[in-house]
Amino acid sequence: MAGRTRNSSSKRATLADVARAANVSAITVSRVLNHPDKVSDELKNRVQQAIDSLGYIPNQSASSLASSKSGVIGVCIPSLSNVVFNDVLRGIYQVAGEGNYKVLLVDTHYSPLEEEKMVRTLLSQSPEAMIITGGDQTRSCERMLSQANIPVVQIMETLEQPLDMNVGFSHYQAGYDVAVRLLETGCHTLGFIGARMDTRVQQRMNGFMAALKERDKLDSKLIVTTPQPSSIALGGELLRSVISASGGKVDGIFCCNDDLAMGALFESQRMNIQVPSQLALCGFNDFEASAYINPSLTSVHVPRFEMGVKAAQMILDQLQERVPANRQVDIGYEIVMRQSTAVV
Amino acid sequence: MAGRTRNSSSKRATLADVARAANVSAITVSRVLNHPDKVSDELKNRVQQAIDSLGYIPNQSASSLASSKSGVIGVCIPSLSNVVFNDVLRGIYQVAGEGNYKVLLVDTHYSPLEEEKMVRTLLSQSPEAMIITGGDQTRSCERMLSQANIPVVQIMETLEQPLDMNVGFSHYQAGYDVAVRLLETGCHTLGFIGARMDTRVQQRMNGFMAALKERDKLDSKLIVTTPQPSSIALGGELLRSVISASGGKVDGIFCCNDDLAMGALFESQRMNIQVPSQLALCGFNDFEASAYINPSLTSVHVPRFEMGVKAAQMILDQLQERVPANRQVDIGYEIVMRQSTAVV
DNA sequence: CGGGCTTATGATAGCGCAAACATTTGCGCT
DNA sequence: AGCGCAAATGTTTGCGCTATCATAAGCCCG
Repeated sequence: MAGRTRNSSSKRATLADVARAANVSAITVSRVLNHPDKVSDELKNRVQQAIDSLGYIPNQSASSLASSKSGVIGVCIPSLSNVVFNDVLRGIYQVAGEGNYKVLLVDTHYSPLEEEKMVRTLLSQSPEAMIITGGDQTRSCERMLSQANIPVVQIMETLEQPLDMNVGFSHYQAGYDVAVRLLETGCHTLGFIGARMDTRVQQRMNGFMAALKERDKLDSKLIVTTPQPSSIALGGELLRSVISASGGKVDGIFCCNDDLAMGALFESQRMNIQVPSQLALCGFNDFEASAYINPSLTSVHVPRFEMGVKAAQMILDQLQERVPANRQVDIGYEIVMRQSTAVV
Repeated sequence: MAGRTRNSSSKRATLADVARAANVSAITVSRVLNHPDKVSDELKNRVQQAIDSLGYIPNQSASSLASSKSGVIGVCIPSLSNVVFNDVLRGIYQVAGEGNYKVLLVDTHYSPLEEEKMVRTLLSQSPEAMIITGGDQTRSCERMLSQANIPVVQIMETLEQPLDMNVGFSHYQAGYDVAVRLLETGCHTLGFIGARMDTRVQQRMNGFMAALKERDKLDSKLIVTTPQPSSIALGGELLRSVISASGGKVDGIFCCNDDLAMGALFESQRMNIQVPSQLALCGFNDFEASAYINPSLTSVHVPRFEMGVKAAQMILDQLQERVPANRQVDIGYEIVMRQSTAVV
């Protein structure tokens, strides 16, 4: 292969080659592959033998062009490094695979402009459906998507006005609920640390702040954010910021995700701050490790895998003309109270 | 879109539509898109306007068919859930994106048979190159790959006989080195816990065992493995197995990855076993958390992102006829000694 | 000032496949 | 026997694009 001069003489076999070898017409070979029930067993065997002996592999480009069916589902996620999307992807891949769809995955790096570019790239592959993250598309991106005239599912958050279909949950409400729960456990001075600050993190923060404000407990000095990407290391840094901003008075922190929360937890240990007696910590996303570290981490559990599955299922339903029951699904979340927050 | 009856009247604009609107020939539009330097500025503008106003998006299937260039790189990884591949993928996506290649990603679930199926699927998309994990392909998969006559890079491990190109490192040697280092820190009774037991984990185990055997320190009762997928929870379970198999005598454990190692560490804490004074722990892969947990986790650091970058670069070199310097690259690894093992 | 350039544009053909329609075959039934 | 129909197979055409070759227009130079 590549290293040697490539063997360009023996080209890839085509339908016609197979047809010739099996002494049938090309369309019969096509039928053996795509509608095997419409071909007699005898021909099916002959054709299959020819396929095997020639090592024939269909040319999907030609097939797509002729049938206008690409078998591709385009997926846009904002980050390949964010583990959160792994589970969602697994769900999507599982259902897509079962339905014989391929997944074309792109990474938008949390940028609507890059997303627009990527959507254009995806659309040029004539996907039969698209899954995109969130509702923060550019105008021109929205236009492309609607002109494409294919099912589109926006995932990760519930949207007021979805482009088409939608699976997610309310990050605002989740943030709100976390504030309430932390107050219930006896916290008086609550802070928030957030990184990246994409729209969903902002909504969690907004919900959290709203709950505090309603109760006259909001001190915006204790809301510390940075556009940097999340990391455990950053969690430690932000913890220090909040503590110093509060003059050491903060006794509960909502971390916008479990990475930050773990970083904050580890840093607390180094600073000899007792969790939860001196400081309560709550994360978001509920990674596996959160349940096992000591103290275990209170977090907001989100059914990510199920979200991916659901999104893909809605698409398959749509593509197979089974109209899905719902065009918008709230997949929910659950605050899992663990040792990093006090028992009520 | 999907929900309403789809607007099938206004079909997607084609090259010909754009050509008509701009009053030029189709091929000129094609040139504006693919060889803009061969078109005068005036026509370029006219065509670009037509493209914009029609919202034209090229049909990649037609383009692939006509030019036999798909712009696709196929990538096979064994698991979407294993975080290890995230970093590799990031590297691949970064370089592929810069070279204007799309990535078609499939998950083989650690099964050579499924891999064969997936490779067939990928090849039907006429990828211009492939990146696959490891060297454990079926015969027929190897045949397909070599007939495809495209650059292929096998990643994650160094291979004796790569199909084409190869980027990785020796898992055997890494396992061997871990054993040596653990012995150097004063361990006497070493165990191994492993999950999934794919070929690379096996090689790490084999290297580890070989080093022990050479020194007459191998007790195979202390080698505990399971085909189940890795998890933190499983790490705890396997730790208990090794401890009981050793009658409590084991004083150092090599965990096949950091998930298991963390599980073992957390479980040790619960069992009131002091790490590292009573039990040394070493993981593999060096996740971010490993450096931050208390005690921090000794692990084997692998440049995964760089591996992905390198693999993609070798492919681009190949595709652009720049012959790459090396057809096989050992990307190396580094044992990072932390608090979960004793200081020498 | 005309032969031989390069540069800009166009006409034609065909990539490999499947949709649509056409043909053939076989069979049941009257 | 012959009609009607379904099942099995074939022929033709075109999907949207680019490679290839053809043409037209400018331009250099002796």
